[in-house]
Amino acid sequence: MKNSEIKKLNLEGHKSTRQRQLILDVIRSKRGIHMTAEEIYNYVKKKDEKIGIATVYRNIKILEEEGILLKARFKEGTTACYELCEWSGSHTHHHLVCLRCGKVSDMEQDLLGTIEALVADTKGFKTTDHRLDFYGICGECQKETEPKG
Amino acid sequence: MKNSEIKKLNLEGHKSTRQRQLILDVIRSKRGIHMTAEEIYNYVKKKDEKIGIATVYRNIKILEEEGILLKARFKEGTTACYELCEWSGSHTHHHLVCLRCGKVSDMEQDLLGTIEALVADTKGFKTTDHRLDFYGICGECQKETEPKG
DNA sequence: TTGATAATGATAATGATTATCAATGATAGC
DNA sequence: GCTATCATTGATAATCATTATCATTATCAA
Repeated sequence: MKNSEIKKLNLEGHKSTRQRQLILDVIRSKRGIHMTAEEIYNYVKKKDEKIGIATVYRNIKILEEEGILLKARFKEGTTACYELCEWSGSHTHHHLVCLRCGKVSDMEQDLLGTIEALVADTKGFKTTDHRLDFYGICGECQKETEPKG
Repeated sequence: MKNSEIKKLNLEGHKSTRQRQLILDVIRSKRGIHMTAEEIYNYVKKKDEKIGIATVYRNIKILEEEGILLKARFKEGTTACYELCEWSGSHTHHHLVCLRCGKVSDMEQDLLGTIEALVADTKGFKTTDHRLDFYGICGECQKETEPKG
């Protein structure tokens, strides 16, 4: 991670504002953690009491469009989560959603190459993108032998 | 399909109402088609001008809980879609979402057995459920050589 | 420094879904 | 068949995450 290189925000066609920088700082400092817009808002607020939630939403959207943030919604009816897009350029990674503790981790590899070929063969469907989430119990939670204390 | 058997709605702990029956009739008559709550509402309205959309939402929820309907949302920011759950008991089928015509078809087989094993091995994550959607161009749309007319 | 214009913060609007509540309908027991 | 009970309905208000609006402020190239 060339820290000097990513330290400064410089998006094509977007001005560099204090608020935008703060939002990106929070997201970077929470590497590997999936946050809702409101959670990001609360973290940023610690650095800038005056920031508005609309600004957070606006910047999240821009960062998403720029491929810096990845959006995901893990359960129906819940709020969208965001994470730093570590594998920039490739959207092909998967989520492991723990149903006990709620933690969401990532499976970096793309596992669907052969399956997409099968879909093409049997259905004539030409896949250009996909979404794959796994729901289950994460390693940590499995260690707790008593499911509910 | 034992039509006589499924013709009559008889849900455990739920009364059989005209509205509920009409909603289920619509869903059954649109086998293989994914509909939003509002689309279902509009179809049912043709048979019962007085029905309210809240009734549709309420019954969709019940049918979903009973495993008769399957809910899916295919793109961020879009409305939830419902389909008749043909493979009752097994939630393990996948969606093929055409990015050109918007049609959503199903891939009946569960393709993830070995992948889940890999997830368990590399991440120690015990999968109990999953969700897999493919986005791309369906067979019909591929036949149209000119992408945009 | 200045002018053009993008970004901000406050807040209203949106839109899908849920909750509320009085009126109605279904059904078991008589 | 009648009635009492209680789920269901329809109308509509409420909710809640997200967007749009708009006057004000900040950024940045010239």
